[in-house]
Amino acid sequence: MSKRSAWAEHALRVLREGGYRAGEARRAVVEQVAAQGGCVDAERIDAGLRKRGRRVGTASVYRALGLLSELGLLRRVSLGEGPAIYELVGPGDHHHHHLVCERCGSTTPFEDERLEAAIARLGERLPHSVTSHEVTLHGTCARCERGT
Amino acid sequence: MSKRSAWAEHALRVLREGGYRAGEARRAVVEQVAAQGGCVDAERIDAGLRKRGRRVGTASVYRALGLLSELGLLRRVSLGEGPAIYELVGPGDHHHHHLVCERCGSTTPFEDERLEAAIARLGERLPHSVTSHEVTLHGTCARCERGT
DNA sequence: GTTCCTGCAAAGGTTTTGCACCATA
DNA sequence: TATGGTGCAAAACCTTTGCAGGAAC
Repeated sequence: MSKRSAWAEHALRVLREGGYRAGEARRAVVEQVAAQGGCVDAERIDAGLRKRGRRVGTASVYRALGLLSELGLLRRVSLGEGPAIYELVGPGDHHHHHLVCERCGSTTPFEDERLEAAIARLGERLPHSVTSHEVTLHGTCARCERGT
Repeated sequence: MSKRSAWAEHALRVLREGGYRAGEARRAVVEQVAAQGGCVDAERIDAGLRKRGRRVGTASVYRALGLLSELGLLRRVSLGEGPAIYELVGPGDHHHHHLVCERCGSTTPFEDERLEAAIARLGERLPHSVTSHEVTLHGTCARCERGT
């Protein structure tokens, strides 16, 4: 079973266990999100569904993404301006952050122990209670760096 | 001279040196941004100007903030959803990041050497060329933690 | 059969743009 | 006076909401 369809099954299970029905639109969005993988946004999901001939109302796409996010199946990431971007969260996924390519807009996940350690220590020293953090690196991705 | 009016003078100087005119609206926005300090957004600037009786078109506020940002006098920060937020950048300001309080929405700047070192090392190891980074900590600020 | 989900259309908030007029340098 | 700034209104963009009808359990 691919990692992506595994996410879809996981998501549908969590929905069912949460007492949510798997209606036409919701199911279609889950499958499309799984098919696209990585970082998705409402417009791309909508377009992807239309390309496949599945007519789903735009509002339903937003509602589904919002619900999946509430249930922890997606995580909203702040990578800059523009539409809201969500990332798939699977059962065994690692904590990580993102590199954003300024040229092509692609996002690449990475993880770094030293970075996490620095943030953890920092959190202890601050007068705030820190519950989560987000790190975004901006630059040029390897692919854009090579080609034009 | 206060730090804030120093920023306003600095900004007006950079504008002049860049060949930009100091029209009514532009000057008013610079002064209002300086008066509010910290993190500002278009709507607050607009409201602040209206409260002072300075009638400035909304479009001019957006245009001024955009220009100040281009000139490096403001920095756009990604602290979540909602309107675009800009932070004043003065001539002697240190590189720093932000804590965002989930309860009151306030933002607190902080700097940490170890964090910067970890990011610098990380950047060298990655196949990307990293030109900038952003770290946001989410939690509850000291003030909200104490009171209700 | 009841409840929830869905699609449509309308409205919401934020930001940009076109254009005629006016102020700055 | 030439250039660029400004305000207004309209549009663009992303997202949410109200509501009537239909599907899931």
